[in-house]
Amino acid sequence: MKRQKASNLADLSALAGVSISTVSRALADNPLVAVATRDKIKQLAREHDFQINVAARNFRLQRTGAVGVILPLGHETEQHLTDPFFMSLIASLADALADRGYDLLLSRVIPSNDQWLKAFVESGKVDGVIIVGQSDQIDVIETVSASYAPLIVWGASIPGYSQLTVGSDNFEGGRLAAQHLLLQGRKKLTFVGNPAVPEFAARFAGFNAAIAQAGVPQGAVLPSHVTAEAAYATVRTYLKEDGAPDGIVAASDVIALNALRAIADHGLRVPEDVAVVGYDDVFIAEQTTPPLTTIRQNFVLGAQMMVDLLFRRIAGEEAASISLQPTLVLRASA
Amino acid sequence: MKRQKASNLADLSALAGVSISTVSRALADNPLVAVATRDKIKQLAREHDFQINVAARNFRLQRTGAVGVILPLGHETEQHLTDPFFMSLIASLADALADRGYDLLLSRVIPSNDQWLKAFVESGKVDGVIIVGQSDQIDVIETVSASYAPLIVWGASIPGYSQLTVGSDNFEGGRLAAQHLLLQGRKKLTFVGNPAVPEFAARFAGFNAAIAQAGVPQGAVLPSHVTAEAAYATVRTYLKEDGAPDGIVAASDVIALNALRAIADHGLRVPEDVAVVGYDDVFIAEQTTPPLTTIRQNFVLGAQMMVDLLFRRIAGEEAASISLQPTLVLRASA
DNA sequence: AAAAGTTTTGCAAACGTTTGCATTTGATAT
DNA sequence: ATATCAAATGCAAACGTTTGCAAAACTTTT
Repeated sequence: MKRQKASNLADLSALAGVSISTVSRALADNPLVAVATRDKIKQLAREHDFQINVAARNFRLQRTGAVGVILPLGHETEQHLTDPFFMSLIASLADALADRGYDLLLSRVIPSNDQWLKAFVESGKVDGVIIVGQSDQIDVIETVSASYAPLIVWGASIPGYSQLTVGSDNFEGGRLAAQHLLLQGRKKLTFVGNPAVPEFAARFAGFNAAIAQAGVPQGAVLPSHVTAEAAYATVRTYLKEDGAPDGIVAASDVIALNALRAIADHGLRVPEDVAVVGYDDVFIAEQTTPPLTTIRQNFVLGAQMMVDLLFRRIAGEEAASISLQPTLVLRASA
Repeated sequence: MKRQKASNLADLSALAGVSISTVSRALADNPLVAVATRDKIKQLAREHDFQINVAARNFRLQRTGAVGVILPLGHETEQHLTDPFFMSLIASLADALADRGYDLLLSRVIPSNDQWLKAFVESGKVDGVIIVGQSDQIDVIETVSASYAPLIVWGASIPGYSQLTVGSDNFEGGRLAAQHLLLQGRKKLTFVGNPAVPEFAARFAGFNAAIAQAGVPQGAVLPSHVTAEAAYATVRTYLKEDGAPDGIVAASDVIALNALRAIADHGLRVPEDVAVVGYDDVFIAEQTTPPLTTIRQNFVLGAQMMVDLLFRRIAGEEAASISLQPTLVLRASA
């Protein structure tokens, strides 16, 4: 009876015999209310297990307490979802946001027109937006970001665009991968991945730069789609028709995984005949046969950086894009 | 000038020369307002690209427009996040919720005390909760679900518990996997997976049932942890010390993947020497070497069922737990 | 004992909607 | 012209908070 639940400040104020304002201030530990009163009210709140109405509070404060995380699925409708890298990034984002008392509002978008982002931003559902992967929506993002500050993008920082990005240095990553193979004396390299995707384009550029510097013949490119089946088939056909290279740089671990399988099915050995370097270092990379040498992206750090930047923007401060250094993880495949 | 943004109903009502109520009703297509007025207001809203304040609306309607999706990380702090199965389930949930105009609020919880779910539910941030995987929190969930209807759990329906669950029939899945191996004439089977996890316990039970029915010697169990490294090491040691079985049923594809690697490193062939059946049919299952024969869980359907059930509960209707039939997907590993 | 100052509390407005009810407007019947 | 009825619109309250400002309750100083 005495312990029935208090569901709002009014209930609690009646119980305590004080005004609603006092209760509100007491719970916020406002020194304006006497310590004795404060303690009494807090005690009462505990006894009647009072939980403040977050929606009402956020409404009054004109904020939402949530950050939208959007996965635009432009190029590859299927890819992003299942890619462990994105999952890990999202998990880390959830943690980083939770640390600041914010919630993560997950939204998948299959862009049908160029209004989707504008509509989302203006709906007032979130205090800020994090976009994971530019996909083919870089111009839409650019337009909105011109007038909406709290918007951070995971992806490539592209000259001429002012959107605030966090991403690993894809050029450097591609360079590292190719360099590693070249230092082993490999001479005929192939890049597998679709350069229409901005991130992949930069990786391919780095790959080319390393080759140019080493003075070996120019590398080939297999513009494979990201989906599993496509990558396998592309590599398989390539090996059959064009002969095997002695080194492959894959634009992602998922592609690399399929390259491994295609090479094995073609009757060649990894790394003896063909060395393979992946990209991302997703959790399955160390569980492939053989375990994958790959370029690691630090998603925990990346997520923290994005959230940092976002809150700086929400606070109205300036902030600049961040590029993280990728590292080479040595395993058995190269 | 004429095109400046209208940010609330008041702005719009001033522009239209009508009251706020009329604007509200017009935008909701309420037949109470004259068609001409309705059209005029809607036109105006478009011109000044008006976006209704969702937070205010939800507040007034005493709802939040969001459903919380919680991943409790009890047994295996690392596992859930990166498991492609969960990712796929979450993606499907996001879609199913979006279809109903709801948002998905993602929350990872590492249970520190038994109040976490109660606090979340009472915070008023969501209209309903979907819990993905019972982990070791089944009792906490049971307690809360007794007094909070809109709560659905992905996981095992366990006798004696009344929480509303959607899950695949894990017993049947385990039985199917073992049966498949037995029908090939395999006689010495091993189950790899920790039976302390409720889902895995049911799979193990099904595994045992198939063996009992076939009348072959009882199978062994390797209570491996779900993490990749642990599974590899466990299987590797087992092969060395106890000799190889001719068939392995893994509690998940991730475990199976590592079993494949351990068997290969031990110098045996899959499926000739040891056949391996996985569980889940995550997207990498068809990309392993050899591709994995596995028990498929239909997560798209599962997600839809969960959302259906949830909204039925939100509407105050009755609903019963659902068990989905798993199917055997034949590939090369068994 | 009154004045002045300080600490503590309460009143009421505001955030942007939706909606029950009252009111106005216009049409039709007397 | 007046009464009746239907259709269209507006008024005002409510959702549960936070907070500027006014008021009340004490304390200290004169």
